[in-house]
Amino acid sequence: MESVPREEERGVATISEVARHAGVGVATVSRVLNGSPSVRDETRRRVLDAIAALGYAPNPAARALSTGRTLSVGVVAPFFTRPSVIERLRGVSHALAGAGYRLVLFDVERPGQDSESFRTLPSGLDGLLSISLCPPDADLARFSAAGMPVVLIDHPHEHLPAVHTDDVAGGRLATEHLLALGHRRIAYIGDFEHNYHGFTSSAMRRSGYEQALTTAGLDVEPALVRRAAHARAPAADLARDLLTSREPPTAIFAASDTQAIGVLEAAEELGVKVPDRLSVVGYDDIEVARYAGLTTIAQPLEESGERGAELLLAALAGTEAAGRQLPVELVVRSTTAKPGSERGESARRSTVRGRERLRQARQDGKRVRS
Amino acid sequence: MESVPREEERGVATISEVARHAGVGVATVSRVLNGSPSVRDETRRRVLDAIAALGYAPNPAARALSTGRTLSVGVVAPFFTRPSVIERLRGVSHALAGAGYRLVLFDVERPGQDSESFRTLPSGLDGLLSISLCPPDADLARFSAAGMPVVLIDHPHEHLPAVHTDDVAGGRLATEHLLALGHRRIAYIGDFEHNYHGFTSSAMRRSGYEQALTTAGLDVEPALVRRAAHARAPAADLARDLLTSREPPTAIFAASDTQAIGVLEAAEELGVKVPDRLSVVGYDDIEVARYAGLTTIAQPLEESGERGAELLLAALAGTEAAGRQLPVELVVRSTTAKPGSERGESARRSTVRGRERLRQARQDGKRVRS
DNA sequence: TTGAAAGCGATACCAG
DNA sequence: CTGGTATCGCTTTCAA
Repeated sequence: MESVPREEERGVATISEVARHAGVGVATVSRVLNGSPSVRDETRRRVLDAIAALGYAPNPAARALSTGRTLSVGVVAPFFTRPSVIERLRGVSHALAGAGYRLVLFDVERPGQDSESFRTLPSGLDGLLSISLCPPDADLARFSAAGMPVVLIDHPHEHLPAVHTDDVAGGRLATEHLLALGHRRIAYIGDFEHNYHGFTSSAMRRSGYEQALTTAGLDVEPALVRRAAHARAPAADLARDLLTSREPPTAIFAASDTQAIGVLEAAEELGVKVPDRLSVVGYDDIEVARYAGLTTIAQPLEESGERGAELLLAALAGTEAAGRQLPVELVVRSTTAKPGSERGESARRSTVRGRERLRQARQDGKRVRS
Repeated sequence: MESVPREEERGVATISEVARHAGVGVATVSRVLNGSPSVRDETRRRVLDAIAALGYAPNPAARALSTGRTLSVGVVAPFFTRPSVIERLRGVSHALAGAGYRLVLFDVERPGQDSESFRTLPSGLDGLLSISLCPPDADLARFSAAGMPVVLIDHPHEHLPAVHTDDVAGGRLATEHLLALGHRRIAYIGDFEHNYHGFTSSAMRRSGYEQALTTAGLDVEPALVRRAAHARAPAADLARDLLTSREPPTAIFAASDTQAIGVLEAAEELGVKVPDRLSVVGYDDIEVARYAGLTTIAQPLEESGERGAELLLAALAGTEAAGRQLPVELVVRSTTAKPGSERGESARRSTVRGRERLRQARQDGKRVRS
């Protein structure tokens, strides 16, 4: 007597059990599974019934081993340092799920950790999506050798398809807005620019800031250009220092909303009214920005994720698609105004100003495309 | 002449190529790979050299097929509707990465979508972590049949290991704080309580609210208990309605910070000063709460993710661990005060009040454990 | 239209 | 300590 495994015994059904149950060969089951047209309708029905009866689901590992495709893509993200990354991730998740791909999340906490991460990353993934940072060249070479496409989101690249925005233009836009309001002493607060693997956006934004100043015939004052870690407190410290200096700026452009919020905190602490005595522009338009009524530079975050995923999907399908640039736009809320403006009598009364801010925040500010 | 594949030809090296290169059998390479002690040192060295020379990395699919373990766990999360989920995810990611497991992210946008999601989910995963929601019983049965452990985060469960907090206690804590300040007309604004697969926290928090009122000898006034979708605007609408009613509440307990922010917006819009004329308590202590100076109920979000992952890891290792409860605590910031309090002269001056709020926010409020 | 059988790349048992 | 080899579950020729 041969041992005929009963269905209940096994944790999960396999293709051969389905085949036996349906009275066909495994190849036929496979054909049904993969939607091959060359299966007689009645046979297909029998197979489908067996699948349903056994609650069968194909084993992805076996399938991957056989086809060489895992149907999953890796997403590398500096997940927890930037709120904007979450928005992008959402777009990625949408697009990937829609195409039947799994999303394997790799988070990179410390910059530098990425080199490790990228090293152990590749195997078992059909492709790679990197958010806001770029793998080291050596790893890129390995991915390419392994035939694994890589797409960059929020990071331009010479050779790789990428979805990005023009950070220089964004920096210019922010600064020009302040210049147009009449500001002349405009400070910049951004990230440290060294050592961050691929985190170049802050430097780009600063470059736009400098371009705008120069174009306006102003000098870039080194004393007004400050850098700190990408967080609220360090930015607040820099702002405090700037605001208590002999010749304080009338406006501050922060390279991120997170840092801009730090600036607002410092200003409020020092009793420097915003926007009456100080104008502040941020960058990213994350959720707090809306709440704080922060004038900022917005970009389509979620869309960047979707587009990036689509680019990768295209590469996976053999349809090489070129990278693309997404627009940035200025969102004017209530942290910017003419220098020294008092905004009439209402400026003193908090609730009124608060209400006004809220109204502006609600209608999401005036938007100006780059 | 036999075809000897050259290394450059193949995208990635396989174990047999490593074996050939090192002049050993594949079994030996496998032993080295898996740290078996029974390999002569010199042999191990040769294998390691070959691995390095070929840039070899084991194929996860093949390994999974052979061992039956994929070394990856699925994480189901209502990713984008709750900022708190991100914090939890961070903890999960930490713990998982530390243990060498991959994180496969499944996001559930609409409740109801989860039933679909869970259906196609199981295969290819060693275990499942479900954040803030619970798979339907039918799916749970399938997972169990497939031998796939499931751990719940932010959701209590009779049979499954789970990491959760006492939402009832949290609701009580919030309400007792308001009662202690002297409030008697305390409204509640929470989520809709139907249809949300497993999203029961809002109902629990309401229950705590009602308990506290009853204990204090007060009636639960149906007119003061409101529900809406979990977002700012709907909560603001409810608040507006409450505040313009004939007998407006002096305090509002919102079942989430997101909704509490909506309440604050409505109040500011109507010129109802917080906390002078209205006290507001939120729930979750997400980032905006700190920024808004919102009094709220906090819980260790990131830790919940870590603990959940650890629980799953333990189950995967065969060490069944029991679920555990994490504490909630009241964080008093500046949106709560005695009813009708004017807080002396400073109450009128916005910057001073703003500064005070900020200081409180910075020192992160007074914390009271449940 | 269908079935048999050869891989895919690892693990692990069984000899030696 | 080491080398064959069967095996995992599926896809994909190749014949029938």
